[in-house]
Order: sequence, then C-alpha cells, then structure tokens
Amino acid sequence: MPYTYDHPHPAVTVDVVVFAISDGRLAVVLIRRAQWPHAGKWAIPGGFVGIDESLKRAAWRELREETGLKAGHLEQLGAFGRPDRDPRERVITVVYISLAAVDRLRLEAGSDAADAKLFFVDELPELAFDHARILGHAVERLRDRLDTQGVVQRLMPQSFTLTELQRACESISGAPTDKRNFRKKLRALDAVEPTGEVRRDGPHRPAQLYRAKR
Amino acid sequence: MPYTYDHPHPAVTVDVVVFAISDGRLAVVLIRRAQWPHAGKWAIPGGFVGIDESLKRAAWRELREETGLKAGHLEQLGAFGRPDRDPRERVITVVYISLAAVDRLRLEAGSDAADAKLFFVDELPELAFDHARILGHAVERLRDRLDTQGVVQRLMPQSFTLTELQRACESISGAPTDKRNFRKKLRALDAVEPTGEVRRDGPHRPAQLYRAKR
DNA sequence: GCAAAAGTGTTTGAGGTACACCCATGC
DNA sequence: GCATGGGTGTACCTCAAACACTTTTGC
Repeated sequence: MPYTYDHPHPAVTVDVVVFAISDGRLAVVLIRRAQWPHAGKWAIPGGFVGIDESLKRAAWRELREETGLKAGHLEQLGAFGRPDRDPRERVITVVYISLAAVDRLRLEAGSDAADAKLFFVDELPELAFDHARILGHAVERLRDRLDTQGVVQRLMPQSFTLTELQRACESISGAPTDKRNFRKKLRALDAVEPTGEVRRDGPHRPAQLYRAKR
Repeated sequence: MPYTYDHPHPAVTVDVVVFAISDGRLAVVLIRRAQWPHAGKWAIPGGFVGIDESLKRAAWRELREETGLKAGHLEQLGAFGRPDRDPRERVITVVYISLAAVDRLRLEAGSDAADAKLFFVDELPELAFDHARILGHAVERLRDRLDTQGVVQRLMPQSFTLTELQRACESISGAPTDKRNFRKKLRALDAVEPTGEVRRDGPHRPAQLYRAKR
C-alpha cells in the first residue's frame, strides 16, 4: 500500500538514550540490531514515528517495544539529520533522554532487537549509524543538566550508601569530589534521609543506607 | 512527479528564530505569511528541508530566502512535531536559534513572505501554527544560555554605551541589574573596551562608547 | 594488629549583592 | 538652576574548595 507525495519526504525516527548507574558507573541501554543495515552492531533503541503519533509518544512506544522498559520522564536532546546517516533512505531522528534506576531495570529483548543490554559509557562497543556521536551529545547534555538532586531522585536505587551516591555523581560529572564537601552539600540540599539500615560488605566499618527524601 | 513510500512519511521543515536587540529590547524576526494556511499571520521564517540537505544547511538557506539574512552561528533548539500542528499534512519542524546585531540586520521580504519585520518579544502579534509556543521555548533557552559575554559579542552593534549593553542584558534575563555591579562584572570579564568616542543624546552627561574586545 | 572504607569541621578565597552620591550636559 | 542620565567604590554574605584524622569492621 503505497503513500505518495508531490515532493520527497525524509523518514523520521525517534531514539531513546536510557541512562542508568550500574556498579557506580554511568551506563546506557543498547540493543543489538538484528537486521540490515548494521546487523549485529549495537544501537540506541528507537524506530519510526507513526504518522499520527507525537514524537514523545513514539519515543515511549519504541523504547517499550524494543527493551520492555516504560520510560518515566523523557527529555528531548534534539534532531540529528545528516543526509547520509542511514543507507536505506534519508532519515531524520529525534533523540530523547531518559533516566532509570538500575533496580527498576528489567531488560527484555523485543522483536526488532536480538538483545538489549546495559553498557558503561566509557566502554562502548562499536555502534550503528551515527549513534556514537549522538551518545556523545547525550552524555554532554547529562553533564550540563543533571545535578545531585536529580541523580538522587532519578538514578539511584531505593536505598544506597552516600559513597555510592558520590560515585554516581562523579561518574556523570567526570570529576572527583571531596567526601566532606559532598556530604555538606547533601545536608544543604536536604535530599536524602537515613533508612536506619546499614550495609556490611567488607573488612571495614558498615555504611549507613539512605533513601531519597519526599 | 510523485514520490512514493511503503509507509507514510511526515514532512520535515526547519524554522529559524533570529533574535536581535532593538531599542534596548529583545526582538525577533518574523515574516508575514502570504499563503494558506494562516495567510496574513506572522510566522517564524522557515521551510521544507531538501532531501539531500543537512538540517542546519536548510535552516541557513530558508532564512536567507525568506528574509535576506545570512545567519552566523545556528544553534538547534529542538524538534516540534505534534500531529496536528499543520493542517496540510503531518509536519515535524526542527527549530534553530540565531543571534544578529541590529546594525547588520537588513530585512528583505523573500518570495514566500509578504513581509519580514522585527517584533519585540513582549509585543508579539498573533502567530501562525504553534509558533508562539516555539518562541516561548526559544526565549527560555536564550535566558538559560546567553551570558553577558555572548550578548556583547553577538547581539550588540559595533559601538554602544554601557547603559545600552545593560538594558540588553536585562531585557534577556528579565531582571533589573545594579549599575555598579554590572560594570564591575564587565571589568572582570574584560569583554569591552572604550572606543574613545562619546555619544551626546540629551540633557545630560555624554556616554562613553565601547566596542567588544578581541 | 592491620588493612580498608566510613564518617566528621574548619578555614579561606572568590564572586555576587546591596547600597548613595557627584558629574556633565541641554534647556 | 534644574532635570536627566552617566559614572564611580565599599561592606557584607554566600558558596565552593582545600584539607586530616578517628571509627568500625573482617581477617
């Protein structure tokens, strides 16, 4: 069933960069492509926008179809549209960013994807299309925008230690932080509260567990 | 000559929000639409993306065709694509922001536009499509991103008084500033230098003229 | 007892904010 | 001489950065 226009139209896709903190490091959800082009390579989950579907809704749907994830807040990163970025036809993609707490992440490979998996952003495999460039921009955006408050409320699991939180913030900002200054800022932010539980995980003093406040 | 696809494709346009400072106030370039839809209403200049043309290049070309302006730096604001934003067909638009010094602004109406004109952002006419919403986002982005340095180098004319510069910054940030604090910051920034000329324009002490440094 | 991470305050410097008066001009 | 905008400096406060030792545990 063909669709006809009197001037050429590009295809429009949406892609969703899902960030999470795994093992104290910034990570991203990728799917392995099953089909040409770039079959076997890893890619940012996404797909074509329905003709009567908003961009954000398409992003939510595609993420769910390809990874099983239900995105919370989706923030638009921007549009990427170099003429040669897809060998099939002219494709313009609108990229969204989503944040997920690792303990809510249950990845299931969808029909379009052979596999879905978390990768550390500093250990990425070879990526399909211009997805390496897109991910670079996404990480940059994250660095610029995400503050400690945001990390606590959107990336950390239900309970965590202050050192884990600090590692997460450092892996996003890329810079090491002083422990006492970090905790002083947390006090000022009033963003976390102790759960009362502790975590014992080695030959050292147990760590108090915290949760996001409110 | 028809173009056919096996699934429906949206049309993709680019729009360019050109900001300038006019009379000390933040202003934007709009064109009056000549044709349906929204004939007679004012709109952000823009048009369809060529099938082998990058988004930024399309933005530059459309701005030139519709207003005669050659954009300097173009920053992408994002994509807007609600399904019902254009009555002709599904249209997804990618919006760019450009800054222009008023003394370089020579507006010429192009073929697609009955007229091109500067409007103060706080005295906008009724706008076509969802352009009011887009402009709102563009102004917000400008407020978030543009610092004094950027205003000096990209929005001010070749020579200007410090009060004019302060008015410009205030009209972008939306907040009044203390004159002495503003000038102290300018000294710290090392962004302007006196031209040696003065401007006489009323029953008061003449103002020293400055230019952007470097 | 020793290795390993948890936890805890003070000092300093930079930058931002608040604030009031004299100056040069046109009329 | 008066109305109008141009031009100038100080005091305070807030926030970020630097910095070292004690505590609790497993082995």
